[in-house]
Amino acid sequence: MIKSHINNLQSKGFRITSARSAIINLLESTPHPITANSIHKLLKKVGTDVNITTVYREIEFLLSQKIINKIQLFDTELHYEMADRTHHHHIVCTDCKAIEDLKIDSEKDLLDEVCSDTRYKISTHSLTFYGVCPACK
Amino acid sequence: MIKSHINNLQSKGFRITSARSAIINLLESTPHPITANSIHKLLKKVGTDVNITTVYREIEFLLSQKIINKIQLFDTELHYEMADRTHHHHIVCTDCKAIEDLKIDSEKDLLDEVCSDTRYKISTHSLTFYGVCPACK
DNA sequence: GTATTAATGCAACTTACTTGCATTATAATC
DNA sequence: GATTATAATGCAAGTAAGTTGCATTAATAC
Ligand SMILES: [Mn+2]
Ligand SMILES: [Mn+2]
Ligand SMILES: [Zn+2]
Ligand SMILES: [Zn+2]
Repeated sequence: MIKSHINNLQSKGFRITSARSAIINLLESTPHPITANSIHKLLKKVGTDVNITTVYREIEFLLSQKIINKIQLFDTELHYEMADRTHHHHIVCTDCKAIEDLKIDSEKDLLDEVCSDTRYKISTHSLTFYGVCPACK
Repeated sequence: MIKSHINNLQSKGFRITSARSAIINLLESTPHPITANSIHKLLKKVGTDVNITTVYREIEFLLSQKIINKIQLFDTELHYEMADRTHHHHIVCTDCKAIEDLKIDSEKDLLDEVCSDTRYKISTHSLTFYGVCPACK
């Protein structure tokens, strides 16, 4: 039996507030990265009307616990998604701004090439595609 | 004989100001993307003490003329580099913040895969590696 | 040299996010 | 269930990067 994030946090001694569980639930049920502002608005819709500062602070906390990942797109706002999903990247519609997950098979070759070509100790990478989605074409 | 950016802009009827030519010269001689703030400081050092607003406006102009590219790294500030360099990506040292160009041969396979896997009309992509550079290891 | 208007400087504004501090609420202990 | 310690919260103020309005300056055409 796998432990939920909430149970995990609780057993680590962190308090389970309504904001905390609502944000985790929201991100778990959202299949694409979302911004602090969207989190704030969506929480309000669900009846968890928490201050935007609390949203930012909770994001900081969930990042520190490695429960979520920060995603920098070609946008003014940062996006966040659950960290326990399998490694993937994103494709963004420049028209309707939709963000979709993207699994890339040939990625390994790329990483191998960069690792052998540079003298860097590579820790992460970011790969995002931009274009027009089927609906907007 | 190939026309310089300055000559090109002049023949298109744009004025050649000291800020304009200094920024083009600076970006041409900088082998990595730099921020508006760095441009501002470096211009001052060279004796072209222009207002930061002018730097931002000149960046807008050079972007609109497709003379420079905007680069979004995992950072609070945007970076810019000359657009006439051959297609490449970047590797960033998470320690000393150095940014280096990165040419990737296996990139074509990646693009082909994404093009055939998605129904998107892809226009651009962004690919950046993060790690520790040889000097910082 | 004069005229036209692109480019500039400065101040004020905006947006995304952060910080300080007084208050509230979670959860452990009694 | 009440008491307590302190994590989490709300609100106001602050910050940093970038933008905008407007009066002034300067590049180029004539
Ligand atoms: Mn995703
Ligand atoms: Mn480059
Ligand atoms: Zn779309
Ligand atoms: Zn380094």
